[in-house]
Amino acid sequence: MNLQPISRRSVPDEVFERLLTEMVEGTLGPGEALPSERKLAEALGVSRPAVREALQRMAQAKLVDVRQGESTTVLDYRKHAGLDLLPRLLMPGGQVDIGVVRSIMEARLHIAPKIAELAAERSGPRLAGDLDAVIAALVAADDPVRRQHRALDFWDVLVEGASSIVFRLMFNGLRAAYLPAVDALTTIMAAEVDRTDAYRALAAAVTAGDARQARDRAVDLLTPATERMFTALRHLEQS
Amino acid sequence: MNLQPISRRSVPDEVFERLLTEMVEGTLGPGEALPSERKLAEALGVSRPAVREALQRMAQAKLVDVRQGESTTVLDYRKHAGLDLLPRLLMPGGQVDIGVVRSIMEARLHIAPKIAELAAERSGPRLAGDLDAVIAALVAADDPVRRQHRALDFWDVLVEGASSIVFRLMFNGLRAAYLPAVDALTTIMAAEVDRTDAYRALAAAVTAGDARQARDRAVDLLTPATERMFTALRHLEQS
DNA sequence: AGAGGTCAAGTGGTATGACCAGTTTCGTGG
DNA sequence: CCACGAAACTGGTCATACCACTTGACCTCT
Repeated sequence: MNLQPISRRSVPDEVFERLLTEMVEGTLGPGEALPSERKLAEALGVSRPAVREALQRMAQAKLVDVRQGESTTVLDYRKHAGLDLLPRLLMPGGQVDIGVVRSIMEARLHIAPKIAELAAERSGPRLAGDLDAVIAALVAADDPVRRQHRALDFWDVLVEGASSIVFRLMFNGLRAAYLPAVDALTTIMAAEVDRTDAYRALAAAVTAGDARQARDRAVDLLTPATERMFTALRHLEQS
Repeated sequence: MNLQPISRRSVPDEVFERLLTEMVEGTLGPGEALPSERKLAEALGVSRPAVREALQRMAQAKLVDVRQGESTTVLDYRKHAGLDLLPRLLMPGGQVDIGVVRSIMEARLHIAPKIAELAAERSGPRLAGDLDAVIAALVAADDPVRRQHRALDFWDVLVEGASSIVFRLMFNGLRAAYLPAVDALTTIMAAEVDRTDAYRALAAAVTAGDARQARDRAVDLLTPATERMFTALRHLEQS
């Protein structure tokens, strides 16, 4: 006996998902006008407050533009939406999107070393305790999935040490996108999270306050799995 | 006659803002339990659907955790929220937050060159027309505020050319945070958007497909205003 | 005393229907 | 022909009732 990931999606969730799916698939194009709340409610067999809640959430995510008096129109999510849309794009229906994975990996490889650098500059030795603890948890984790979560905790400490609200929020968004896909990517990412020595080396550089070394060691830590992921994606694309 | 900055904020907007303000100010700490929807509605003098809509939007932004049967609890926005929170943090009540500005500028300086690099690699000459058009609009703009908007359009083209959904969504989020503050930052940013030659040089490198040169010229374009902003912020901090 | 079940109270989830407030449309009267 | 305004949309708000879930107190049986 193991899991109950539940799934009790609420009615507004369902409506939100349904509309978003049509937008991502192109059935609903940018500029297109949505049916009125009343018509949508009737068509979907739900109450008006339910579709309203979904539409308001879509408006907050910059997916639609809703103005009183006029009809609600679809926006181009690629032009306006924020990182919070990423999880929905990464796994549209259980299957991971190759282009999105590549994009995440390359963004990660570019941003994470900067975070390590900033953490070394601005916090350095203050992070020693937290880093030790999180690395201990990492080596203690017995299966690759858990190790991935502990690795995320490791980066969480560095992000905190970087003292940059923007990188913090970016990290939150990327992590939220990544978490649902952990299982699907675990095979390849094992090549990274198993390198506990690389984590220790990076932590040492950060704790010592050596920004340049921290950056280099972060690159060293992230590169192998990133490269492996890229080649795997290339193979997938050809088939 | 010029303005109608509107302000017709809806009731749920008002509730959302109110709760968020208390969270950012610390009146509402992480882990704390919110009053029930009914009590909140009565206390704020609005209907329950209104507070409900606000709470659902806060839940989507990872600001609160709402579970049926239990009371809604406040999350640590620094740990969970995404980039979409940035605009609210940047200008809490009309005044820009210094730390947030610095964070945005340093993130920009780190990410934008990578975008230029990717655009050069992946799109190169295909961007020639769009870049010419947007630079023409930039030099034609007569006041600094308009020039800032045209500069954002310039980067929009590069981001599109970078063909990376993650950088695209990041850019959208940063732009959304930046836009409300354009007026406040226009004096310093003029040092950047007035350098039309630097834009042209960057565009030429990108169009030529020279990734390294594109990166360097992006750094060259962004650095002066960034440095100026940093020193200005330091002075502000001391007073 | 402890383990198990039951039930009441409180929470969020959903639905209905009414009315308010803007926009657009189109017919009517100038 | 034009200007005006009523009507018919649209989303915005509210009140109310009921459903679904969680918790915890209480009660029962062992």
